[in-house]
Amino acid sequence: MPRTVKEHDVRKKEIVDTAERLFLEYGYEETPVEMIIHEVGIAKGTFYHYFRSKDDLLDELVEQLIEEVTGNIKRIAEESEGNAIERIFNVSLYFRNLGVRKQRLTDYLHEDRNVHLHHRLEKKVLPVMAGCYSRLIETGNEEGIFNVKYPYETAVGILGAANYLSEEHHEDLTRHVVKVDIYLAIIDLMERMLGMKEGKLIEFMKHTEGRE
Amino acid sequence: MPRTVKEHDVRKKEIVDTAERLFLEYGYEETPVEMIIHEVGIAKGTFYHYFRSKDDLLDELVEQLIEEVTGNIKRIAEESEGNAIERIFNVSLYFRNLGVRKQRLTDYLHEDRNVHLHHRLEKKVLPVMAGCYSRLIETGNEEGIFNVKYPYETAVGILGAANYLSEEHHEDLTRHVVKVDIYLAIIDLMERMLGMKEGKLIEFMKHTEGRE
Amino acid sequence: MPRTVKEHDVRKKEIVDTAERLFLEYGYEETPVEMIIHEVGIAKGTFYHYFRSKDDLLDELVEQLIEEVTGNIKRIAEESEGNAIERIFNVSLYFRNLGVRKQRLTDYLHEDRNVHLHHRLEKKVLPVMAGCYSRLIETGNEEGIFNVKYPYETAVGILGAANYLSEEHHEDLTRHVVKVDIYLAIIDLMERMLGMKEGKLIEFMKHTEGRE
Amino acid sequence: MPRTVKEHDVRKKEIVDTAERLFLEYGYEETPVEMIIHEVGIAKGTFYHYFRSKDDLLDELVEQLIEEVTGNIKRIAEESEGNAIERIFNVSLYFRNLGVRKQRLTDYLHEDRNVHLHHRLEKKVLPVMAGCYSRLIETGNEEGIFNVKYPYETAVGILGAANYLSEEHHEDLTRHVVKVDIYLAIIDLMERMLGMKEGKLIEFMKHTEGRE
DNA sequence: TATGAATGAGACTTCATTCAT
DNA sequence: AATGAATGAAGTCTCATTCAT
Repeated sequence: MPRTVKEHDVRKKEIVDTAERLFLEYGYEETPVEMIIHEVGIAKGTFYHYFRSKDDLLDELVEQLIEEVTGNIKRIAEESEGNAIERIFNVSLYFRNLGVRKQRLTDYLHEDRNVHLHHRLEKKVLPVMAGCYSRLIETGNEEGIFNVKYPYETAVGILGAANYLSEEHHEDLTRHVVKVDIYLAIIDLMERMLGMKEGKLIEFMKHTEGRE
Repeated sequence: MPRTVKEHDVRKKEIVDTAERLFLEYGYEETPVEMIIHEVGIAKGTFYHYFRSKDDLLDELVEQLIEEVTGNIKRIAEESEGNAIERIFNVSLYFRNLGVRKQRLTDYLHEDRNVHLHHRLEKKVLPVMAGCYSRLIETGNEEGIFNVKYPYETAVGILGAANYLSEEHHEDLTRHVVKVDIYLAIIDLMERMLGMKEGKLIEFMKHTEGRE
Repeated sequence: MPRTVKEHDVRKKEIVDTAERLFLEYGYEETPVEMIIHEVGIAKGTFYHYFRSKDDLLDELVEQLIEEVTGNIKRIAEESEGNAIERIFNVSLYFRNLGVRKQRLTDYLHEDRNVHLHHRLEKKVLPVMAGCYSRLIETGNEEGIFNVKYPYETAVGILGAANYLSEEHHEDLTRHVVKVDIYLAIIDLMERMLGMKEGKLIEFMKHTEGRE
Repeated sequence: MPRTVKEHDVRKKEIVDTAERLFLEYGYEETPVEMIIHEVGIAKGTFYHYFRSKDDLLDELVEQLIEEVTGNIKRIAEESEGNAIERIFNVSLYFRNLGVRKQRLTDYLHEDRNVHLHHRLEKKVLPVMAGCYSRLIETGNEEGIFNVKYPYETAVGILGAANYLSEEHHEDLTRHVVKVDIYLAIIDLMERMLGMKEGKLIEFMKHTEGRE
């Protein structure tokens, strides 16, 4: 009954943050609005003052994650040192290590209960990632290290190949089967798609391996 | 109130088929069990005789689709004539043209409301497709037309690249933006991933273009 | 957003009047505060400057109606010409013809949605009416036209009998059933309660009939 | 989460009974549906399976009370021994002593928070009571103890007079003011309305006084 | 097997009221 | 005084699932 009044954005962020935590812990469908508001300490009506629906909250959450992530991606792509290879590597590295609650975001998203989040996030992040990769590929073309005909499409292709391989990877882990080191495979495929000389990328990777 | 008794499998198929139609039209979440049973003309309880849950029905539906699809895929991969390229092409073609209710299944699956179906289907079909592609790649390697280091991973990579590009394509279509012909891009990328000589695949495709 | 400042009582009356109109049209419960303020053209907060609660507004409204009505009742009871019968008749007449929005207030109050208003109004008006009647009855006793043992109680009894008969009347009208002319019945009962000679009151009424 | 299945009418009565208890304790408006279901031990959805709305529940409750009460009233009116006076007396007595939770129902209903219940109950019980009284009055007319011109209207009038006097009485009690013994007044008024000889009814009452 | 009313979970809506500006 | 976004209370609806018959 005691009323706590907070600034719009503060309270909103509070709700979104709590939802993020709970969605990742229990999954979107398995997290009742009831649970969120209880955790935040607000009433039903308050929730629906800020969000049209539970689904709308997911949108906002995705939006917030996107904002946070895409900003970094772009910055890394544009500001990090080195040639195109190095920059793509840095972006990938950032993305792969992106974590929530001590676990990699990408691992989280591959869990079945997070389809909703995964799907929406992917839909929004993909164009940004693809844009970055595309520009870097063009740079690489100019630098003479890459030889790519369709930069944007190749960017999308690389992301698709890498993601599917990661997903397969997750499946394998779930089934406790591990085949080839998928990172080697991804590198091999990138090399091919980027039109690099064979072994060039692997060589580069070995240099930076320690940094991870 | 009149009670219709049917053979178990007949009735089950009837439910699954109706569900398929409704899920694709309205989406999984937006199709109440109520709607399905009303359409089929059975009672609530009857539904739960056949399926443990609505989710279970989705599983069965996916299973049924899988059975139908993977059988064909394997057959096409193994029995169709020609070299590895031709066979991969045939499999892809079959998959791409797979339709429901006068529309391509793949188009359907990319609609937002079908995340559930998409996710589960992909998870099950991918290994089968990848297996086929993988074997064909090995054949191609042996035939000397391909030069692939990690056949299975490359198979997954090709599927990922192709799917992401299709999805991007769908998004573009939704936004009424059309860029490069993605089919050309996909072919270019496959050529590279399969380690073929540049232009070799495109050349081949042109020959068979009319058949589609 | 433009801010209109008005004198306290003017604004207050404006709100009460609007509320009266809306309460009678939609009923107390079915009239959101939102509706009232929208109609008046003020903000939520402003409403709560003038009234502690929606319920408080109802009180004020009742108070205002009471003030308006009881003043007239007392005046008619005390100042109107003629003997006790005539005066009671005049008071009743005034009350019965009291109208809101072209309809009799008493008719309005008998509608289901106006329980709140009815109840509170009755509770406040009854003592005033009973007081008037009671004094008039005593006068009549002195004048020798009435012969009443418990003036105040008889006053209340007359009001009760008359009201219940009117309510029954309303119900009958709703069900499109009309039985005996209730006015004749009310007059008969008053005659008895007031200890008049049979037919005396009816006779009197006939004289003044035209005035109504 | 454990499910308790009960027969429709059993469960329904359970809800209505609980509601009756709570409504009378806290008042209709001050009893949330939440409270009712918590007390009964059922879920929201279950409640709305049985009742279209909280208001609908009130209707059912009234219906149930009516059924219970009107049956008795009619029986007493028709089966109890003695002449018309005695019977009317018995009905009144039954009604006046009708209790809920150790308190007289009529006292309960006069509490402000029970307007809803009061209003609806009165609306439904009145016709029944009036019907009984009306028939008894006709009997009394025939027996020569009464001399009533409009039996039904007089019945309604008696009920109105008696109720208003009781209400006034309640108000007085609340304000700790006690005036004339209202029972004497009511008897006096009934005597007059029923066209009895003065003092006849009081005399009769004195005989039966002890029985109460 | 078939039925559908009964049940529980939870999304969503409406609305009175408060409070920082 | 005036404003209206913010808040909490509570009503209602939709839907998956269970169970007695």
